[in-house]
Amino acid sequence: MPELPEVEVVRRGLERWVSGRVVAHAEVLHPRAIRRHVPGAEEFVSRLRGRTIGSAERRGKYLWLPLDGSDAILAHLGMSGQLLVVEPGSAPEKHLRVRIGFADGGPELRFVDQRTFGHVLVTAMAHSGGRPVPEPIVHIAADPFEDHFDDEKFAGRLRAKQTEVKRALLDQSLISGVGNIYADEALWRAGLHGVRPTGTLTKPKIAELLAAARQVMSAALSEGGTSFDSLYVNVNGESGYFDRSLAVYGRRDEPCRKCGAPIIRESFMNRSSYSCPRCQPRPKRAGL
DNA sequence: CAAGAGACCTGCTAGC
DNA sequence: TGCTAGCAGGTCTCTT
Repeated sequence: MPELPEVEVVRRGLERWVSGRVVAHAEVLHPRAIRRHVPGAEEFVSRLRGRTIGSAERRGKYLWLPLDGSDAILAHLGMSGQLLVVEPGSAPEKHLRVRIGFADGGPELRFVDQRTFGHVLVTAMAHSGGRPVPEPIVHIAADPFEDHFDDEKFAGRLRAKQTEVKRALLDQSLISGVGNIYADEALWRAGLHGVRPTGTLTKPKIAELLAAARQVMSAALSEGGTSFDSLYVNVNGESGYFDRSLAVYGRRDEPCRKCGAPIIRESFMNRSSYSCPRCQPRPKRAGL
């Protein structure tokens, strides 16, 4: 489940069902799932055996489970990854990639991923953005719900970029956690078209955009996240309901919730962008 | 160095 | 019915 609210739903599930437990065994069923674990599958498995799982953490769309000692299990769900907590004997999911069993004999943790863009690995910890994070994600910026997220610095870096505002929102080294859905929703709330050059945004407008992103992601989290289908679920396999509250994403030809104009879909960065042609007019030219 | 295009996957759906 | 093109919520890597 890709964007910040959906990943946070999973983090909370891991915190509740996995933290504090001792790993008894692990199994890698698809090598691609651990492709970023350089030492390979055998090392991955042996490194987990006997370890105690700590409190689940998240930055943006990355999740990690600290291990006793100083390393952690790091996971990214990619486009279709799921972390599920299921009874050890239950039938393997079609796209089951990694399985972790516990010494208490209770429910096991399964990484299921249809499209295999997600991955898990065991890694050392480092430091970035005001707190300890797994070494492979030191380049990922703080997400807007972290205490260390600096609104002023974000505004400055955003305006300095030679790019368009939606691209910048999706740039995980600038602000993490925002993906295609919530970028579109935040832009709609702020009345901005995604191709607006970042250099033309005023500080108050950037503050408004940031507030919009926080609001829409908070609202989504309180509904359990956004799910259009069974691919995006919590650790117990349940979907969220925020899709009902989306203002633009996936609503082509439906009326804008502010002005009633039909929502349009445009191609941008090889993906879909949805916007209201009246509330979010396309800039006439760079500099406007 | 920064910005943008392409690559990496499977499965579903719409349209012919 | 069956085929194909297009699309899906992400990030990394390579080129310019």
